[in-house]
Amino acid sequence: MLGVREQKKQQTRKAIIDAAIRLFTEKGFEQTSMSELARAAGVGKGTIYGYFKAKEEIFLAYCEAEIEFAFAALDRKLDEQAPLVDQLVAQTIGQITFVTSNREFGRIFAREMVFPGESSKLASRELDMRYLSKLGEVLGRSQQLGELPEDSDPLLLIAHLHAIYILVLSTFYRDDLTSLEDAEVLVRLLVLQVLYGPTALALATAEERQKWGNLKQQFLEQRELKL
Amino acid sequence: MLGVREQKKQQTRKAIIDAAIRLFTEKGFEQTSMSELARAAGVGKGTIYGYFKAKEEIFLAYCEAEIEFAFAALDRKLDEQAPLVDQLVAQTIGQITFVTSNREFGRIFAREMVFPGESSKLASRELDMRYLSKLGEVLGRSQQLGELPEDSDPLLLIAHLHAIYILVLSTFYRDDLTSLEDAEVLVRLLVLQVLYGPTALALATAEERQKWGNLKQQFLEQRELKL
DNA sequence: GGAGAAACTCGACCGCAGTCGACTTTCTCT
DNA sequence: AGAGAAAGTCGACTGCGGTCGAGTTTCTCC
Repeated sequence: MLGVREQKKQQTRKAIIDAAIRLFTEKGFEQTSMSELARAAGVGKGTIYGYFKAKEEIFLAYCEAEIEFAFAALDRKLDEQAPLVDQLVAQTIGQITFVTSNREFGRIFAREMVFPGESSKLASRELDMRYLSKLGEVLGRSQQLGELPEDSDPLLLIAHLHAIYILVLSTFYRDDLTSLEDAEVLVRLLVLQVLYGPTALALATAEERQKWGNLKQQFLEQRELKL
Repeated sequence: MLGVREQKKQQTRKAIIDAAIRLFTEKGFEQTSMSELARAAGVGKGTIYGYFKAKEEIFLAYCEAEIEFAFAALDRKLDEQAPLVDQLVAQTIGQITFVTSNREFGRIFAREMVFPGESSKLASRELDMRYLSKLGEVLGRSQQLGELPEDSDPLLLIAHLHAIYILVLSTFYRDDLTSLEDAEVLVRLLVLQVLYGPTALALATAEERQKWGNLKQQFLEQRELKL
């Protein structure tokens, strides 16, 4: 049986998160002040800091709910019978779609997840466990089906995939990529190479190679760069 | 001949950056307030915002000087005769060394470069041009020497390398990696795979594979994860 | 039951980044 | 040269995230 104290604490915590979900969704993260949040949650401003170390930490708690939902939706769409590459691309693009669906949220989220501050380190680690284990599952299934080379290292593979995910996310915030369609082409080519080696470009369709050619040119022109 | 106006502007700009270099180096970024900076530069606080959109932008200007220096030092150390993999690893690790040499600076820098805000987008693009063209050079030389497969795409390769760089940087800020030595092992394995396919692990030394095994175990234990 | 300790709550308060409009300097054009 | 426009300067001011210590509630133990 929970004491009065513990009960109230959970209640308060929930009130804060609920208020955060409402306000962040309504007005955005930056536009919601801690005083407002406190008022909406029916507590004093200082109280919030007994539950969260910083505003960013509330944001990550807020994200947990959203991510739970998004991942569940993604799971439903993911076809376990599809070729490995397709599954990995779908998962990656799905996440990118979700994260970038709100530009401001996505940037804060990405920053906290990829380069967390001392205060959000733990929360960020918790959050990406879900992601890691998801990739692990997909790869595990695939390994059993013999789709993966025997001698490849699953964790290194996950590292590559994670690296690709972060990179493509970054290209969005740097305006190097602007459409999800373009992102998918890039992700697919990179994943293909990671799975099957640098010559795996040949496995891509002509259309994909064509699109990549355009992307490439656009990128180089924008930077007045040559290779 | 420059007018009085333009002359003063450049003077003021220099004064601000000089003050920033001094103060940021002395006391750190967060610990330096804009008022202090203004006082040190001998201008009003508002004036600074006529030259820089935000504090972060001053930071990136500050970084430009530091990076110039660091890259030059790296260039001198880089052995153009060494095998491609070694050069790429050296370049990547060199950058990581530099960026993480001050934890706080590195985090802010990484955040602004990888997921720039609207105000620092341009500055960040400018900064990584140097990096991109550096990689381009190394790859170009190597391609001429025939070290690279004919049919691989240089820009895709750069994307992979950049992805690896960001990933490993991220692992530092997430406490998954703590020493540069570990980082080097990870970078080397990932680069090997990117250049020569997933089976390229065989090209690593026994010692490297051993170290990777330890890293792997440590990582999985920390997260109570299995693959 | 009650007293003292421990945990929790609160909003006034702090220093901050960034804004604004009154003021000064420089440019431009006759 | 000088007047009016344009550009640049300034620090008081705003609202922010986060702290703090006084006050309140809950727990603990006799």
